[in-house]
Amino acid sequence: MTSISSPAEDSPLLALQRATHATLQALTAELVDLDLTASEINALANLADGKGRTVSQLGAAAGTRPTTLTSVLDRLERRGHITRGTRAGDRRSVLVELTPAGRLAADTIREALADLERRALGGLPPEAIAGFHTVLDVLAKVPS
Amino acid sequence: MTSISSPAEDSPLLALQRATHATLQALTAELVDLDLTASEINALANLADGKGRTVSQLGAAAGTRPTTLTSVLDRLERRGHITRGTRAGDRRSVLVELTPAGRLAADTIREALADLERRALGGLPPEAIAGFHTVLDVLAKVPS
DNA sequence: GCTACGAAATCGTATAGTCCGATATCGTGA
DNA sequence: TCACGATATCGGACTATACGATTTCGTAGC
Repeated sequence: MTSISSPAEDSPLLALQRATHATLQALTAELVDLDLTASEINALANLADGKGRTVSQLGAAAGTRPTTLTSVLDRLERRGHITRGTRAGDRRSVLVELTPAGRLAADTIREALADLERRALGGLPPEAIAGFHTVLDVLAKVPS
Repeated sequence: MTSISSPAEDSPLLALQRATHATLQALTAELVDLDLTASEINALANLADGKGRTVSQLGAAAGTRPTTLTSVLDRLERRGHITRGTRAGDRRSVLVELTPAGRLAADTIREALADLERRALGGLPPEAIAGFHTVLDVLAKVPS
């Protein structure tokens, strides 16, 4: 089985991108009431545990550079979802935290996420899910 | 145990986005000589089997709308990587095909993809990979 | 204490990605 | 022939992304 040139679509990494796109669209569609972009949703989801994070930490979690986050955080701040404070002990760092309104939105997002996960992955065998996690963890660490 | 608010990062879908981002960056970094963006790489990779595709088909494979692809294909055409022809039997459709130069680039991309996959996934148990595939296929089909 | 160096975030700027609505072209069935 | 749906592009608007430069700050050396 020479694999290449068959259905053209055997590459796991291409499948990865398709899956990401599909789930992202489903999520934003479901959360259309919040009027947030995918990046904003991602940022809020990563803050949903209530712990503050610096811009760099958020960038690492979301996979974007701090430069990119600046404008995203600008909008989230303007709309009252987050605050930017100074971190005790290092006044260079900016501590991004949820406002009460932001926490509400973040909770909605986490719920929609959990919901989508249940619907999509609910019927799958646990071994598959476990393998999925294993591979994702490895992929997230590929050196660039 | 209300689960919510724990390490913030248990969500498979957030992990999915991180993995996508990391692999995408690794890939574009490795292919920097080709001077292509992520979208262009994606389009070429999906054409690498040599079969022509319509814009709609490409969009479905790459997870983008036809509108989005227009400008991507514009650049690829201007740079001699693809041609846009009419499809026999339906002159509304545009048949996107690789030029010889585009085929070369596409082959390079497929190689880099396979390489990255080997390096990242080589040491993992086959069951994990299988589970990964299973879950990806399901996720790619979530209704939006 | 002062100074030099490195780190964190932002700003300015440029380019690409993305999509919505509108339009042009074409196939198809009545 | 004509109305309707499908296919792709265009126009315009906004977001995403990043590189380089800048500002502000912490820290190690002296």
